Amino acid sequence: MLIRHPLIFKALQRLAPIPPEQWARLEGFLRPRRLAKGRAFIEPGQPADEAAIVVTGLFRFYYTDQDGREATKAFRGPGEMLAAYAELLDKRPSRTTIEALEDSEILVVRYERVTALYDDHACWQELGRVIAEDHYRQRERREQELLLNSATERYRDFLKEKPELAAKLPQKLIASYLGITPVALSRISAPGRRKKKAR
Amino acid sequence: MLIRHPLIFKALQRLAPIPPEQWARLEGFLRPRRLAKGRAFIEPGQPADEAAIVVTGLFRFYYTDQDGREATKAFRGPGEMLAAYAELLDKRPSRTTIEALEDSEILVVRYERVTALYDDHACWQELGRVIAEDHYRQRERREQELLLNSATERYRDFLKEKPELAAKLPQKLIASYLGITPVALSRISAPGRRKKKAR
DNA sequence: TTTCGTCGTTAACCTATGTTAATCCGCCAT
DNA sequence: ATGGCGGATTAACATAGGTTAACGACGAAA
Repeated sequence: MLIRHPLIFKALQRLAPIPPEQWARLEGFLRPRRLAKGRAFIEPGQPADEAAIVVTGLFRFYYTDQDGREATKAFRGPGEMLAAYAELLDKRPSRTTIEALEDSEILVVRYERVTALYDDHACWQELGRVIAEDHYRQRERREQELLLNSATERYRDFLKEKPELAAKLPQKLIASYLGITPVALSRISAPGRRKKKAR
Repeated sequence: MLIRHPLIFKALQRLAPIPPEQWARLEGFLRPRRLAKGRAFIEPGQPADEAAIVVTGLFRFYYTDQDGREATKAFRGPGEMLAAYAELLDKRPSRTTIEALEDSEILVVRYERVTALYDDHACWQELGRVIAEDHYRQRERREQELLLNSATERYRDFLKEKPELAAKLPQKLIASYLGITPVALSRISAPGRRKKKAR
């Protein structure tokens, strides 16, 4: 049994036990793709029919509303999954942009290939379930942060939980992730001299 | 094959095809419970080891932070599921309160009963996956609302999407769901002479 | 009935964050 | 180097929403 992508195999293996012969089936569907910095894996309007695993690189997920305002949903790196997930499940066009922040390598699979596996072996149902549960936890956590914490608290938590990301991302992207403007983030993070508005 | 809860069976059936003989196994685990208005299905600190389906009634899910502030996560009614979902998955104590807003009837199952079914028949894996995906969609949608929309817009959307709920819930609970104070909601909703329009 | 508590509204004031704009700085391409 | 550009900072001002408090409407308990 040749396993061409042992790191990916191990990453999924931690989520659900995939028998090697089943893994071979998925692996046969994976297609490598390179995305230069600035290019998108998917953009609004495009059919959300692919998913991918990051091998190297870094990606940003974001919504854009009708007024052109952006809100960053997540950052994802090696071993993590790329997909406009809700739209993929709903078989609708993407409303999300997934953009490479660095030159990146990913392994792409058509989602229908994955759903086809569901009927073949329960391990795929399980993997699908665990992935969905994992996505759920991330969203719930973030919802709680947004509902209960101030921007200052959210920034502090971000620094604590993703120090590597915080170090290499430009402030404007961090601000977008926190749901505030770069100006507001600068007030929070900069050594800025708080002063009274004398009047 | 006796199906004691045809409505519940149908509700789940829409999510994933459960063979009747499999359904009988889950049904054997369901225990009816009544909760008077004001009582909680689960509260912070309690082990999150049960899930339930609402037969009649209405429930509110909310977080409470260390400062005692509440944030309402969701409302759920007949045919919908009750569980401190993330904590259930993580086998951790609840951080969520699920409170009956009316006298309610539910069918309770220990979560370990459900996970035990996962190994018996792939339909349960599928049901688990579809439920997780469903929960995911709800959270993602809400995250997007919170990141991109003002309180006024969120209120307008809530009225449009859940008019029945909006009609019977006290304003303070709607405010908590929107992530604002009752005072702020009153400014938005009251006949008070505000001539602002949503963005 | 009276009393009490909760809820919704309104007002006054406060604070966090948005908006716009100016400045500065580092970097890249000519 | 020179010029230009985008990102970060800072300032000045605008606005949404929070906080506190007063008040009236209502319903439950006495």
